[in-house]
Amino acid sequence: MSTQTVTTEGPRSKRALILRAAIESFGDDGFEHTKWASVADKVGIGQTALYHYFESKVHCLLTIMSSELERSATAFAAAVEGQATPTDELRAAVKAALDVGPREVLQARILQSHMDLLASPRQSEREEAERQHARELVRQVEHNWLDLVERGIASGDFADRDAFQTSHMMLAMILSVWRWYREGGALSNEDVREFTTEALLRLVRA
Amino acid sequence: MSTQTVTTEGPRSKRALILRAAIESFGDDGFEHTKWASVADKVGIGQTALYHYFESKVHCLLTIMSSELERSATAFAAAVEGQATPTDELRAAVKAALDVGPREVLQARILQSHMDLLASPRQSEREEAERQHARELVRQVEHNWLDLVERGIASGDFADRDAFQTSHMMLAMILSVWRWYREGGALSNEDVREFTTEALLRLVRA
DNA sequence: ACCACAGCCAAACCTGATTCAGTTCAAGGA
DNA sequence: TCCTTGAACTGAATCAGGTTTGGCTGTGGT
Repeated sequence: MSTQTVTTEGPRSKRALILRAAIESFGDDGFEHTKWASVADKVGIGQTALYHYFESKVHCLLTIMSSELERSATAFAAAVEGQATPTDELRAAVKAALDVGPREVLQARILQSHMDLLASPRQSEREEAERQHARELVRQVEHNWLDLVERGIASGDFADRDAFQTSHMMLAMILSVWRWYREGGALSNEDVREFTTEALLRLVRA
Repeated sequence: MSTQTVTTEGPRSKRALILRAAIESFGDDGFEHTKWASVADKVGIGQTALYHYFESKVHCLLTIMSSELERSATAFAAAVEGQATPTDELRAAVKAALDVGPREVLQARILQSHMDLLASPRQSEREEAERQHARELVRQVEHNWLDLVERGIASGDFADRDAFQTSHMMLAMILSVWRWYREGGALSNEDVREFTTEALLRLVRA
């Protein structure tokens, strides 16, 4: 789709380690609150070594956001694939969106918290490229849901209401989970998925 | 409730002007992206004069967030007051939440984008106080909606489902509007309110 | 007439991200 | 083996912005 960094990582590359550490730090302590240098410490390299892999702290953040968006876009496609009805597609899509491991939860939170970063252009080349990429993926994800809603309306499974607002609202309902959900809390992931699915169906059902 | 700054503004105070300018800048360009000094410029004072009114840039942000939360909490209370049924209360509450001017829209966006700031403690005295205040108000708002849902369930107007998840979801649905809504766009504020109200009712109705 | 204090400023300061000017090391020829 | 190349890395500056300091000014209250 887009000419993305397919820079086949060298064997000694710490890029993945850095991303992992950054996700933990950004997710647990917040992006602005975590010192870029502390990420370096966590990985066991000097602060400036980070710049070998990422152009800046923000560039790293954008990379994390893109990666999460990518995951969520492809997971949607895979889940929906081959479902019989829009209702089944919806069930599958919700499962795909919410049935994720702890690292993805962090990534989802990071993504949500910094969505506004995608709004304004970046100075630097690579950052701007990554931003554009992320924006494209956002559009992709929104489009996925919009499409699903429209399919549902067309088939008569869903009530005929404004698809744009509906899809945005569905996305918000799903993502809102990460605001309060905590692993090992009163509600299991399973519980939440169940509740969310039913809520969404109540929203769209004809 | 809390011993808040009731520091009866002096007549020459530029506090309100600063807040207004900050809301515009933070809202349009984003908090991290706007230079604190540029807010001073906008108001027509030197950068350090800002510190006469706010302890820090973050303190100003927290103040804006608190103010928005305060508005939203009291608006809810006022709207719900004297409604006959939970359904009517819900209608009134949605109207109160969404029928706001452009400045409040900006504030709402600012609030949402920096909710995570409320999670971790602040170093400085006044910032921490303001943070606590904001947290209290968040609890207040969440409680308002939770209560409404529980009243609705008790009266039989709303279906008997998990009130916690329901109320959080409702809040998310309402606040999600600010992500895409733009004054003068295809959909009027009226349209959006109508759609949102119906969506919420579909969600909770017995 | 005087004082206290809100309101303001220029210059110094500090923190944390970023750049500079290299050094190390492993792999692939010659 | 020796040499070259480029990925991986580093300590020491640099830079940008927010914050602190110390002091000046003008106004309202007594």
